[in-house]
Amino acid sequence: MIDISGLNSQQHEAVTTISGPSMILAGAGTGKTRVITYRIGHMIDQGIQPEQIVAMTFTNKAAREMKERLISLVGSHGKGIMVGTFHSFCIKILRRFAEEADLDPRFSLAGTSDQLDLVRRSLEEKGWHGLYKPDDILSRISRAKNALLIPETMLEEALQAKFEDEDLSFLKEVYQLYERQLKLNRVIDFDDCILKTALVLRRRSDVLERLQGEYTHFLVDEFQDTNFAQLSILELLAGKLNNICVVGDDDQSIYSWRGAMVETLDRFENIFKGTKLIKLEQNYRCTNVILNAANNVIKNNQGRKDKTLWSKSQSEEYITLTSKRDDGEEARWIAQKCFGLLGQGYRPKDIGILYRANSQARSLETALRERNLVYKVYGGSSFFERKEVRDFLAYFKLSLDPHDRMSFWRVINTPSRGVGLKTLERIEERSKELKISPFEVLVRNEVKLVGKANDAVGQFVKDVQSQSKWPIIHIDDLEKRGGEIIKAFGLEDDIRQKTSHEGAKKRKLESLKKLPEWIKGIGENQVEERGSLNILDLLDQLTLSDDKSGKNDKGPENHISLMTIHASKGLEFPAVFVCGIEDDLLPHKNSIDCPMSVQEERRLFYVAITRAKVKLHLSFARERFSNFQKQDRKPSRFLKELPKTGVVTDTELQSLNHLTSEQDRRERNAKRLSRLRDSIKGGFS
DNA sequence: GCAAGGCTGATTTTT
DNA sequence: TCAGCCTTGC
Ligand SMILES: Nc1ncnc2c1ncn2[C@@H]1O[C@H](COP(=O)(O)OP(=O)(O)OP(=O)(O)O)[C@@H](O)[C@H]1O
Repeated sequence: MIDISGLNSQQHEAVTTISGPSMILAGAGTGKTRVITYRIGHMIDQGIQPEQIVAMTFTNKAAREMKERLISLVGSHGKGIMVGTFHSFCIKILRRFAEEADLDPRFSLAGTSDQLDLVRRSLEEKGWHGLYKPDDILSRISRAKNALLIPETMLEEALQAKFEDEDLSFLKEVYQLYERQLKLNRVIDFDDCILKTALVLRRRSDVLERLQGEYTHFLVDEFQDTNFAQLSILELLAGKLNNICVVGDDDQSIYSWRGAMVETLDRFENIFKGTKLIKLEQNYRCTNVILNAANNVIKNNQGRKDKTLWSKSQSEEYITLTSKRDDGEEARWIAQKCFGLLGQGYRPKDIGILYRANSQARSLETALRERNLVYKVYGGSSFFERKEVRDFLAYFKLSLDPHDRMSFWRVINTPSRGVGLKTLERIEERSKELKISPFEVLVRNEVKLVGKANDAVGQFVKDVQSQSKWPIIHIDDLEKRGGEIIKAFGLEDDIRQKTSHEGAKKRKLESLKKLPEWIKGIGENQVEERGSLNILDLLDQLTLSDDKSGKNDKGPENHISLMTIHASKGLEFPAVFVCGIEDDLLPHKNSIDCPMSVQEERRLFYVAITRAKVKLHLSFARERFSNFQKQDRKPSRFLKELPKTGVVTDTELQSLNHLTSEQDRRERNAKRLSRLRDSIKGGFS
């Protein structure tokens, strides 16, 4: 039996209400995630089988954390619970019911750069190439998919779905072309994981009924960030038994650009009749100083749901607000403070450094490295999206299945084999005519090549065939295949030849060399987790994974965490730095002119503040490198919304004058000095 | 018809 | 800084 005596009465009620629909609406740090975890534990105590339970989280990191907490709470049968993101849950369903979902069972998951390639190809088909920006098109298609719209019916359904676009009929056309490309290349994209699952559940009652029988209880964390397509899946799966519990906070809705809508919370109550609404009010995370600041900021938003939020935790610890000359200075200041915190007994993992945009990580990394501090950057440009890694993986996939078009087009002329645009067109034409894969076109010599190109392509075909001949059965085969690919296709020479910058060349060669071992490591993890090796799943995992580092380090992690505010949702740290709090960054320049978007940016600031348990350090720079130019920066408008008490302003900070009286400032400075002395004393003891 | 090298414009947030 | 795109030379 799990011990639920430590819960407060509202939490207790939420945990013990296990049948029927319930919605927990509560502010930051009130124990929403804790309620989910304990509720699952309680359900298992009540005899519900772990395999019947599905818990959705928003990020992979949150899923891992919840799984760990569950296992420590209920023991090893916690392993049977389906805890994951919507995407990972859905792709499992699609793999299992591929045929019912009208998918080739060997489909794979396209990463962001694959998606962009396919959009480019779609645009080229119509000669629209150059007229539109592929990433703009992609995000418009993505929004349509999140609203559960498909090209065939989107014009009629757009209005009802409250879907808006600057040019719907144009979007319909590119969306259709893009879908054709996906299908042709036998891939699905991120949004398809959700969309195709919703569609198969809608269209195939046999699939729906089977899943309804297997999964009887649903829990969703961060429900405010659920989009329409995801809500539909919940509606379908949980709609029969109505055992569903969602937790959320409208003030932490920060993913509207991914289709999350405020109305989702209200819609839930309409879909699941008789929803029990539970509110949690006590924050167990932050000191009252921090909570007061957070409340002061967020109260400037309009149309909020009514919530009370208080904390027992009294603190002498002030929030600090610091201004530095530029982003480098800001980063060095943060690194210095981190160093001091470690001296005071804080562990690296107690510290989180948060920012608006991934690009801000760079200067922070430099500064932390200078002080030899252990850190990890979460998110950011993915290791898998790097060219040399994508090339390698394409060869790898081609060796698993030579008819894989997506991979074929990617590598047929990498390294250069004398195959250019014209030859590619001829291959594609032939492939269409004969209804065979482009690789098969080459095998059958259906396209005449001459001289060097002929030799090189002949060798390519032979090499791919000889790799695809032997199956990958054991984990060691992964490494072996990887090594042989690099050798057979001359990937090292390709890098040596194409990279002019020496440093970059070295780095790329080194990461290439590590790839075979790396892919083996991922295979090992998979076998450890589920006892067997499945390569399709392994490739899915690679694309969905949030570990962009390309390292597979195991064991307890103890490092300073660097991440965007978006990625920090649901997490907490004893000490938090929020940096770059400037207009045009937070709120971001693309959002600053639209009041609704500014509100979302304010929620982002609110999320950032409420990640901190005890120490909160805010900072901004007066000058920053952006667009590869020095730019003058202004402190964020949100800083004026901080309370006058509890926030200490750095002496260097002149530009913000809401701290009025001179005496006030002297007092604060005295306090600050004494604390500084303490921290120095601590730092070197 | 192909490959190499210069030019330009882009960095919001994630699965 | 870097990658995609376009021009030029072979
Ligand atoms: N009843 C309780 N007693 C002691 N500590 C608690 C209690 N409830 C929650 N906490 C602690 O409060 C902190 C915040 O909890 P949790 O992360 O579940 O909040 P949350 O509502 O999910 O936050 P967020 O809105 O930021 O996602 C955690 O450290 C948790 O252990």
